[in-house]
Amino acid sequence: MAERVHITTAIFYCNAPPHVGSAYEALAADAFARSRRRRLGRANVSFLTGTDEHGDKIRRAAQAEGVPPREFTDRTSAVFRRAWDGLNVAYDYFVRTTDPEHEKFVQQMLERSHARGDIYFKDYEGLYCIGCERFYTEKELLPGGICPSHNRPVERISEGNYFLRIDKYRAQVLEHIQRNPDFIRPERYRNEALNMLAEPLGDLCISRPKSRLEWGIELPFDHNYVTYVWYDAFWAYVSAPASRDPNFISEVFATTEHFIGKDILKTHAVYWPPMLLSAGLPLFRHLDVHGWVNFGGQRMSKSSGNVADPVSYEAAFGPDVLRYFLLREVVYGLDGDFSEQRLIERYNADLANDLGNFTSRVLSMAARYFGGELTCDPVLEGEPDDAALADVMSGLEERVDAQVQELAFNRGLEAIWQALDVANKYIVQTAPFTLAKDQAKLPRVAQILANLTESLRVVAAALEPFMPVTSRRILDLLQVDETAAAAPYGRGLKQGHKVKPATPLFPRIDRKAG
RNA sequence: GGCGGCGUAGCUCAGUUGGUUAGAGCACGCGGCUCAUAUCCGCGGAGUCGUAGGUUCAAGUCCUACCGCCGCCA
Repeated sequence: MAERVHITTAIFYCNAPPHVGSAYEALAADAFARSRRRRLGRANVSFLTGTDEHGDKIRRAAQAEGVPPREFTDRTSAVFRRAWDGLNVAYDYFVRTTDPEHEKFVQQMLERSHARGDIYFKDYEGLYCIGCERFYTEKELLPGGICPSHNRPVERISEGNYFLRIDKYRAQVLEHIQRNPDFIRPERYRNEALNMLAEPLGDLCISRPKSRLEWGIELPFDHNYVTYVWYDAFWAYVSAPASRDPNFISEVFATTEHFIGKDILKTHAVYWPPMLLSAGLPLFRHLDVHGWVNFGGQRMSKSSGNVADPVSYEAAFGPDVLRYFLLREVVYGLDGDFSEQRLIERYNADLANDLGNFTSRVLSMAARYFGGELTCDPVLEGEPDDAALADVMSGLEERVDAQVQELAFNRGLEAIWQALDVANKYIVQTAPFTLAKDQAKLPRVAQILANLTESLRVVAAALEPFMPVTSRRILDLLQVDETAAAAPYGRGLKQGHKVKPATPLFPRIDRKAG
């Protein structure tokens, strides 16, 4: 059977619009998905994202605007969808937890766990934070009964609720993590997860009484309750593909790559695996945990008013620029920093000077000396300069792909830029513009330009997962279709091929950050 | 309080299992080229590798303590 992979971002809670941090996760997952599609074929990769739309916070946000929750999330979910479309996040599934097929699926999973005896009813009294939508123990609270993340008092609530047996599966999950060293990566987060699982866990409250909250999925075995939003949301990773492909759960789900932020490590490492096991599903393949994207050195937050809107950067600097910046600058797994100043520096140094200018000089010479036509095939051996160029261009995409699979997006891009460096040096070394002054040397000039054009093709192809629009633009200038774009170095462009004249891809930005 | 991470050139960071004069990019200075988006290529300066000890023939790289920043758990 063909190798398959299922890739997910977190399901975004849509009570506020996406910021650069949520965009980063979508972009990293998208680059990963695109890279996998190039290797495994489009049909063997599914990439899922979406919005989390139930729960108290959504209900309250809707109430504040005087609209029904569904109307509210119709609008806010669409904002996410448009943002991802604008950033060229090529998802296969955009799941909304209010989709009927999702709701039905969640109820099926509840039935499965219920039938297995993993769900029980218990009267419960506890300290509840509305902001967090969860109960706290005394020890977790700040003095005076203050919620540590919302900095406001919790409420004492007494009610009966349904619980899922989490601790029952703790040993099994622990063992799985120990036996699969890269199950949670990077490793630092694996260690944290092992820590969390080292001691007995409380079971997970998975219901809310309708008397308190109606905005959720009704429990199939008790009409007086809805499902707790966290339980509901996890299944968004599975519901849509499982509804459409009967073999998804048995054959595909185990290949899942979950891209998540470090803030939800605990829920994904501790609660999600028991939920799966209890419902009779296998575990996913990897939990791929990333850090924060700060803004000018500060944590992005609504209260400090420094929330960067990803779509505005797309509009201001052009397609792919935010993608390039985040994937090049942020080390996956560590916190990164976003600033317009840095963005412009990267833009000028890497995109305008290295990539854009290289494209421009190659196509200009091709047009000037040969009317845009290749008059010979590129060569792998040739002269020492040619061989050095071929050496770095051959297998470039494979080297990049290997980095992407390790989530080292920055290193993948570095590898492409190393190839660009060699290509720029090659022009200086061989000086085709000097040789062209001598009629007798035109055949050598033709050879050099064939090699350079071919190099540009390989670079454009390798760039696709990170910068799909730019990749397409370069390939259009080269008049290359998808099939030719995928060919190894030396086997793509042929004698007689014609390319278009140069057009600037990334005009320099001569201003300071505003 | 427990566990863990980080602290290397002005900035952002690489530095495998300890081993020749500690590296890259950006920024800066000088030189070269002119195909190209004042771009490209070459050269250059600068770091007591957080502090203090220790192990070793040899430590940024291992051990201990301390300082600073951060995370997770309680």
